[in-house]
Amino acid sequence: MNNSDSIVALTSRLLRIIHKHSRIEETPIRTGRSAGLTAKELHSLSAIGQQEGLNIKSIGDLLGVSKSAASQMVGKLEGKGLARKEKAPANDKDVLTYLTEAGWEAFEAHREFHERHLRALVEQLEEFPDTQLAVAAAILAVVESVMDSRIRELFGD
Amino acid sequence: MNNSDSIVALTSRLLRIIHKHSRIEETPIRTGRSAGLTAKELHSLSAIGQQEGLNIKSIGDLLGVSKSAASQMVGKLEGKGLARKEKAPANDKDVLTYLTEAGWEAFEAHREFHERHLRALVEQLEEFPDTQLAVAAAILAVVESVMDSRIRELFGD
DNA sequence: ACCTTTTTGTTTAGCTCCTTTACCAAAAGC
DNA sequence: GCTTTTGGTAAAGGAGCTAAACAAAAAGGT
Repeated sequence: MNNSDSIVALTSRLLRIIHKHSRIEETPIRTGRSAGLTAKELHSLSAIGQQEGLNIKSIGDLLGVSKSAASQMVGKLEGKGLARKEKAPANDKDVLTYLTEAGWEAFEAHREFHERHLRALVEQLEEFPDTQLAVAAAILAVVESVMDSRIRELFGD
Repeated sequence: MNNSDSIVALTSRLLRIIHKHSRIEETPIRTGRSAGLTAKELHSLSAIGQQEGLNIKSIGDLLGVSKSAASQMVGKLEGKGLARKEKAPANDKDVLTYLTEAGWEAFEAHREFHERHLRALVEQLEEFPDTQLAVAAAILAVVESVMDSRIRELFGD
């Protein structure tokens, strides 16, 4: 009569996936032989590497933290020899962020870690026919839209 | 020829959902008129409420933190009048944790917040036929299994 | 029964990451 | 030209965690 069992199965599965992802992502044993980087450091490093030449403020926006937090974080990465700050050529105010050689090494190691993880997943997903994958994506799109409205509700419109 | 587009759509959708969930979950404006509780406090409170009478160590295990952190957290909740500690009747060592009346109020408010969130989602999902929901759940099951093996890889076997 | 080891809880010190506040300098807007 | 906005930094402090040190109770071996 109803599909509530399927819905419960789906949502609880999704919740477990979310929690397990946090657990994987937050584990400090992190990637790469290059150094003992915390998850946050690595995350910041990725933000810098993904789009070099952003100023401190933009890095903060990208990471969802204050400009102060971004400044501290970039300073820390600079202290570890992984990032580099440079005055913007166009003006005397902005400070642009880049990765050093060592920074790129860590970036690559991290990217590969994720890539490897993703590849295992992709291999499994290839077993499913395209139509089924599309259905799943459509359903997840609905999930995302519900979350979007919740976020809008929480952080002003 | 290949379904790699569908796979990319699916995985990136999933990643966005995970990140948005974190954002919702971690926002400190949290639920209930009862008090200004942080996400961690609420999370700990839920752990106590979900299975009253656990000792400090078990609460820590449930939350994935050290017994020290659990002790501090329960102490904090006790200080706010939300939790209560009691010596175990069976021995003189364990300290069992319970919620107070105020604690239950906060617990309920939080549960309702989640419930409301979930209800909005369920309403949307009811539009899909059962078979499609089952397909999505099966695909997510694969995702979870890949994560499980990653977790096993990270934290001993 | 006695001694050792394990288990449980607390406290303390210190770490990471964050925010808020204050402040300075550069840029942008009238 | 003066005011406001924007970008960066620094200081102070809070939340939450861990590790280490400690004490007391329980469990175990002999």
